Amino acid sequence: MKIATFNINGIKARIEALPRWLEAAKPDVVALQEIKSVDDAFPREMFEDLGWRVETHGQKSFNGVAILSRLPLEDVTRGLPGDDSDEQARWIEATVMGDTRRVRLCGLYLPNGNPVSFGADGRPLIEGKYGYKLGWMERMRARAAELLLGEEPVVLAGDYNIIPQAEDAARPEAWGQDALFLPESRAAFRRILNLGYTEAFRSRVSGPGHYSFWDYQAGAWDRNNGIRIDHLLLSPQAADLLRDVQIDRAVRGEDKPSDHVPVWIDLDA
DNA sequence: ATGGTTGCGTAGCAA
Repeated sequence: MKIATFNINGIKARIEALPRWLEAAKPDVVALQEIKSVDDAFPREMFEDLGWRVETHGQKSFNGVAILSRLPLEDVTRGLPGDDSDEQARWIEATVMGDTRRVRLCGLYLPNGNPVSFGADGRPLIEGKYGYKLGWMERMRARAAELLLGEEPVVLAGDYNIIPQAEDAARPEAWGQDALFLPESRAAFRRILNLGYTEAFRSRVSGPGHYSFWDYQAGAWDRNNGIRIDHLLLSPQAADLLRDVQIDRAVRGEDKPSDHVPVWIDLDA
């Protein structure tokens, strides 16, 4: 079962590039982020005609997540539990019916968290957009812990807006004050990992130079000034099934690309 | 330090 995550930065803008990648990469399931569309405006029929099951959780102009699948989906839920007042569309879950195993897939678009304000002591103030990010991550931790109780394969796939380690940025010194790399952000990410999840990419690949996002600005792609912020976290039962993990780096160099590229795993399921 | 780009939607915010 090939499962991918891909922040497409707008479904309308990626109406050619996304089907092109789907045809070339042939994933079984894809978690999409930043569809930037309400459900009714998502080109559902176009993807259904190409053989995809389509589940969206959209929002006007911003955010929005979706799951495309060749395999049957069951028990689809939308929204991250823990705050009924949260109106941002950043979380969707579905059970993917593989040939041999069922996999619970969570597609997520974790808040960016910038800009960050700092106190006189130089520490970040936990308020505003940064407070929302850390609060959202605590809610995600609670849901991730709950999912482990089922002792089944679980995959948490998406744009985490977290640079886990310095080696995950071409220029880590440029990110010291940024919500994607602040110690508090990385600690919140580690708290999820420390529940017992495995970060798929780092379980197989070590060392610097592996990125999933290059800014549109200042020639970041041409300079390979990237960061690795798109991740797949695996429950122990999913980690046991891991066959392969890859970043589809070349997609960033194609026509009208997203600023992110797909990251995928292959599970024996 | 500044400016650099793209998307959505048609101004200005988000990233």
